[in-house]
Amino acid sequence: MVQKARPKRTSSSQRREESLSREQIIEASIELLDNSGEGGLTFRTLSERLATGPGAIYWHIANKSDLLTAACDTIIARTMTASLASVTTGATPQAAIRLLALAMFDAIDAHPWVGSALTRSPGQSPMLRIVERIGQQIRALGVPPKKHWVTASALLSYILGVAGRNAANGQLARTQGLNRSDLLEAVSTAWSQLDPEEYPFTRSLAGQLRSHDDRKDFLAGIDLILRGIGSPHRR
Amino acid sequence: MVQKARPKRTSSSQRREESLSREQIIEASIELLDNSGEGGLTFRTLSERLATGPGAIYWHIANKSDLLTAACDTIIARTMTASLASVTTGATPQAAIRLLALAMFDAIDAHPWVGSALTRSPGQSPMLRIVERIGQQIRALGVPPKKHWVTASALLSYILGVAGRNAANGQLARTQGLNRSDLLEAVSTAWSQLDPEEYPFTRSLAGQLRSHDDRKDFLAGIDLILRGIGSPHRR
DNA sequence: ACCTGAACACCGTTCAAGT
DNA sequence: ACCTGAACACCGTTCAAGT
Repeated sequence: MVQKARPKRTSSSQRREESLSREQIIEASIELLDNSGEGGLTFRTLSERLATGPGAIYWHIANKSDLLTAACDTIIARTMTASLASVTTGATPQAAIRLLALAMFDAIDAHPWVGSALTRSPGQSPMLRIVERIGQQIRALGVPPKKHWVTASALLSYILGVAGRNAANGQLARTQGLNRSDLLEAVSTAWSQLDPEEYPFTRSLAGQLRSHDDRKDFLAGIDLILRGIGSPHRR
Repeated sequence: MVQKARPKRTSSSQRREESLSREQIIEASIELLDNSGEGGLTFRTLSERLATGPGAIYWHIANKSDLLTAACDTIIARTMTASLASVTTGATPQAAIRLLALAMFDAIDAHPWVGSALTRSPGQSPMLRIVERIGQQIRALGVPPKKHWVTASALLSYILGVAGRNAANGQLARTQGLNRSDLLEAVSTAWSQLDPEEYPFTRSLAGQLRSHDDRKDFLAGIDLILRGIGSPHRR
């Protein structure tokens, strides 16, 4: 159980001098989400943290879904600008895409809730930021304009898929009180004990699962897609 | 608002003759999820549908997450056997993977909640079924054993990514009371009105977004990955 | 062994009333 | 204009009591 640290006001029961801001609310939400997962963000815990009532929050944000997208957008915006800075001039589009993808991976690794938040707000600002950045590199790759959307969409889906899986793994580990390698170990032994008749392949994968590196595998997938983009289409 | 059809017992307030079964519960859950989305599955609505009390359900299933995974597993199991039957003998592994992927796409299209349920139960039975089937084809493709996991993982992530996105789109459309093409139209016009300085690429994509075909694009992504698998690795 | 349904401890959200 | 906090309509889950 987590101790609830009641926020202490410096003085008495005065009214707050500076009014609550949307940014303040979002920042507090991110903190809550990072520290205690998706279940940790509640209008009650949040308002407690902000030393106000639940109703006050509704003056600044529409509802919980809005709050989640806003928090997600803040993280994505930061990630995009950071990854923009990391691309040196003269880098190939492939390299830029790899860096962008890695930045996304690391961001979601640090804030697992972003994974599911992204999926739950299609066509919203966070997604737009990512599409735009991916798209610019796809154009730079020389993909014919007619294929821009399909290509961007494929990369996006893959990234979101990994994001979602990572978020789920993280939450599973948290639920069971395990760290990443303990969880991997547990799943791996479970796989190695599967029925050889029914799950021959999955069984044989247990070893690779145990020792794999999520980040490396993620990048390998990106490379697979990049190679696919570069290869001639034969039917 | 949906009319709640109170289930009518044939006679009086007798005790139910045949006891509730796990399968019955799961089947009713699937129906509820299909008809009214993820929010439609509630222990109260479910027990009403089954003409029993909320507590009764807990005798057969552990909790809501268990129920959701079980419902998801039922759909995936059916999808896997159906797709197995659709692969003609002598088909290439590529063709088999395409068929498998399409079967998954259609299943998730018909049951959007499966998209998020899949993501939320990592390492569980539904995922295992998919991994196994993908894996067997990857082996047939002649991918070197050391790369089995990375390759299967990439395909899986992509499929789950699309699944999640589709589920989200479906739910968004449902929330706003729009059909698919109206939603597409709305998002597309929103994109075409984006700031050209900030979102040049996304803006240019509006047209393609409006007329695109989710299923085709999904398959194009699969083909991209398949081509990547078949291409030599150059660094 | 299985079911009943009230009760518990939560949620997100609203809204009259305050300043 | 912004905040307060009680109240509403829900949840998932538990559990004594029944059959």
